[in-house]
This record gives sequence, structure tokens and C-alpha cells, in this order.
Amino acid sequence: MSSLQPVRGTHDLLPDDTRRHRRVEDTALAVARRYGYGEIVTPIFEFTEVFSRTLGETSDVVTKEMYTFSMGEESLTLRPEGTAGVARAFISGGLAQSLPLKLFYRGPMFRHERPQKGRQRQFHQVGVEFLGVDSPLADAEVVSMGWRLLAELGLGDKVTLEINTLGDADSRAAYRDALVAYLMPFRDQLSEDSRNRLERNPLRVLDSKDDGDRRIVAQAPVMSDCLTPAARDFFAQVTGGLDALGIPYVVNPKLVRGLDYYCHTAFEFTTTALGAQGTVLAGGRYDGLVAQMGGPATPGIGWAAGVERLAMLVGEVADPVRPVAVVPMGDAVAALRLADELRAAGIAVEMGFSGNMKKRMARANKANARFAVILGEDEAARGACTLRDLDTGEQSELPLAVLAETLLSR
RNA sequence: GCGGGUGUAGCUCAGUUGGUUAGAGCGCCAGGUUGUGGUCCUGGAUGUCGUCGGUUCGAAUCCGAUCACUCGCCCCA
Repeated sequence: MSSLQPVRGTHDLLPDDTRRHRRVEDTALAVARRYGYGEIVTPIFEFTEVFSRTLGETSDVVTKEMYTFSMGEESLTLRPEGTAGVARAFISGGLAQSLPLKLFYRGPMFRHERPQKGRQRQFHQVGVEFLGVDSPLADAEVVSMGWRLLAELGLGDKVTLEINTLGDADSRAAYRDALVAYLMPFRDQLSEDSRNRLERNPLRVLDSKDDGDRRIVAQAPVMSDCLTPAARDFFAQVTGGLDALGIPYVVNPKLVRGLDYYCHTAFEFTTTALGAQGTVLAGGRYDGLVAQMGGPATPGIGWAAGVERLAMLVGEVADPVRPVAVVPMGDAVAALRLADELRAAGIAVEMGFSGNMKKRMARANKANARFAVILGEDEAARGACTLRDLDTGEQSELPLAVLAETLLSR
């Protein structure tokens, strides 16, 4: 191994990649703005407790995937997800004054997982958090915002929405007991993974991929059997809202979220195009989170989407800017000055610093230039240049004085 | 963290049962006469065959380790 390799699970993003990433992030921000969200930027690292106390002491993210380091007496952690940091900012910034609050964020996250396609150790998310509203219609709106984002990225037909309810605290506790009671007699028949899950997080047994587990789980009680009337009504209003908005979904009673802070609505947009990493945008309600962190009891709902995963789905994104290529024949300084004037006028200009005319034209072509401005000595003597349309091959001589306005008008 | 696959020029890959100067396409560079690109033709450069170690007279080819990527599990966006 060479130390010149990037760290495992990290990647450089070259211009072709960043165009795709920007497309995803910019679309997400634009959509969020339309729903009334403002952007928040929180630090990339927090005190470790911000994550360990909120995500669940038994979650894999906390127990084995965090990049944690200490500085003096302090234990710090590179953020593995966005919600906990936003909740912390909400509390420490006294933002309870300005509820309801709609926040959008984007940026890198860090998880020490085994890398795979669509799964890196440093990856990027965009996400939204809607704080201070406990109406189920807020859930519908937040899900619909995710749907809108995917639709605007052209992924509407590549993605399916699964939704479930985890119920309120009472429902969840009752269901957990019922599930454990059902599973215990089958304990020895479960896979090793599921035996562990039974101890730590029984709900996770529901979405095991092991065939044996699946047969057992097929007959298990479902969440909806244990919902309190209030929780049942809440979920009905969420799905009712989605129906009213015409958003297609399937209720998946076995859908469970990994992080502890979720309650009520849980949802996932998935695709089959990415192999095992099919979840592309997911989230849910987290009414207890802020209080659990020591802030004022505040309901919340949100989602996060994986930028790399979405970027893989959107495919190539062409650079929308087609520059003008300035091709000097003699006086390079004059060309430099001309390029500068055009740029000052708002025109994208490409200019090489070496090569004969043929090479410069070839480069102009490769840069996807729309026009070439040929600055030859003959024309220069007349205060003019040759303007060549690289798409049609037509060219004509033009006074330099009107070049900028001519280019801007085309 | 567990199990499987892969690793040869910038990219996609070929390299026969281990044998002498390791190949193709694309890309790149230079030409096809002096100021014109995208097509075409000709020529050229490029690799410690992922890394380290072993077997062998001889290894890109076999073995081991290691690193990276990849598929599935786990987990999750």
C-alpha cells in the first residue's frame, strides 16, 4: 500500500463528479426553500455524547462506526448523521423561541463501515428537519418534499416509498413485548444475527434477510395490532395526507428504523438499481429526541438522503456553461486583455497559453466552446477579430468594440 | 466485523498448460507544409503486471500475506 492512496472509504470528487453532486444538493436546497426551509450549517464534529446519547447505545452506528477522538479531556466525534447535531444546535441556540422551525442541511458524514458501492466512510447527505409541529399532516408534507426532490432529479419512476408507523411510546413498548413473547419459543431456530437482535433491538428481527428468520417472522404479530387508538389515528392521517397528495406508497409493517429516536412515522424511498444499498432517502418522526437531549419537549420530523447514492442514479450531468475560446495568433498580451474584458462582461472565456492555431482550435472544441474568437494580426490592425461559430463553422470579421455585446446577444 | 470475487498503460480490457524486448481499443502527444476544431490517415510515448515475500533455472501467470475495489451479510443515506 502506498501512503499516497486516499484513506479507505474516502474518494476524491473530480469535476464530473462534483457536477452530479451539485445537481443533487442544489436541487434539494431549491426544493426545501420552496417548502419554507432555511439552511443550517452545524459543525462537522460534536461532543461524543451528542451522538451516543441520542442514536441509541445499542445501535451499530454508535457502538462501532463512529470516528471518535479525544483532545485533552474532551471526547469528540465526527458526525455520523445530521439530526443529532441539528437538535443540539436547536437547544444550545435557544431556537425554541422561533418554532415552528424548518431547517435544511447538507455536508459530509463519517461512519467506519466496510466500504461498498454506495457506502463510503466519508459520504454526503442532504436532509431536512421540521421542528415544533406534531400534526400528522406535517409528516405527509415532509414525505412529499422527499418525493418532490426525487421527482425533480428524474428518479420518480426508479424509486418506491415504503412507510410504517412505530407508534407512540406506549404502542412501541407493547409491541416490543408482544414480539419478544412470540419470538422467544423460536429462539434456537433464529439466525445468530437475529438472536443478538432479540437481545438488543428486537424490532430489527423483522427485517432480517435470512430465509429461516423470514418464515418465523411471517407469522409474528405486527405493529398495527398493538397501536393505541391515538397512534392508529395518527398514522391514518399521515397516509390520508399522502393519498390526498397523490403520492404512491406501500405500507410495510416490517419497516424499522435503526436509530432509537424515531417514533410514529418511519419511511424509506428505495431503489433496486444500487444493489444492497437501496435506501436513497429515509427518515421519520422523532418527538422525544429534543427532550431526551435536555431541551424543551419538541416534536420533530425529518429525513436525510445520500448524495452519492442519488448522484449515481442521476447519471451524467453536462456542464451548462459553454465558453468562448479566445485564440491569439500573435499578440498574447492583447488576447489576455480581451479575455479579461469579456469575462468582466460576464462571458465564460477559455484561453490556452501555448500551441499553434490548430491545437488551440482543437482545445476550443474539447472545451465545448460555442464560439472561437480569433485574434489575428491582420484583424488586429483593423481593430477587429474573427468570430467563428463552432457549431455551424460559419465565421465573419467583427469590430472588437462590439464583440462583447454580440456574444451576449447570442 | 463475517463470507465470496477482482487487481495488467490515464480508461476498458486481452495475455494460451509458468519461458526470452507485456499487447489491443479509447485517450494522450506529434505530423498530413506557413492563420482554423469536431471526420480520416500516419507515426510516437506510457506500465517497478496493486504491494511484500515464497516456490522455480525462469512468475503478470503457482502459493502466502497485505492493501484496495467489488458482491452478499451486517448496518444504513
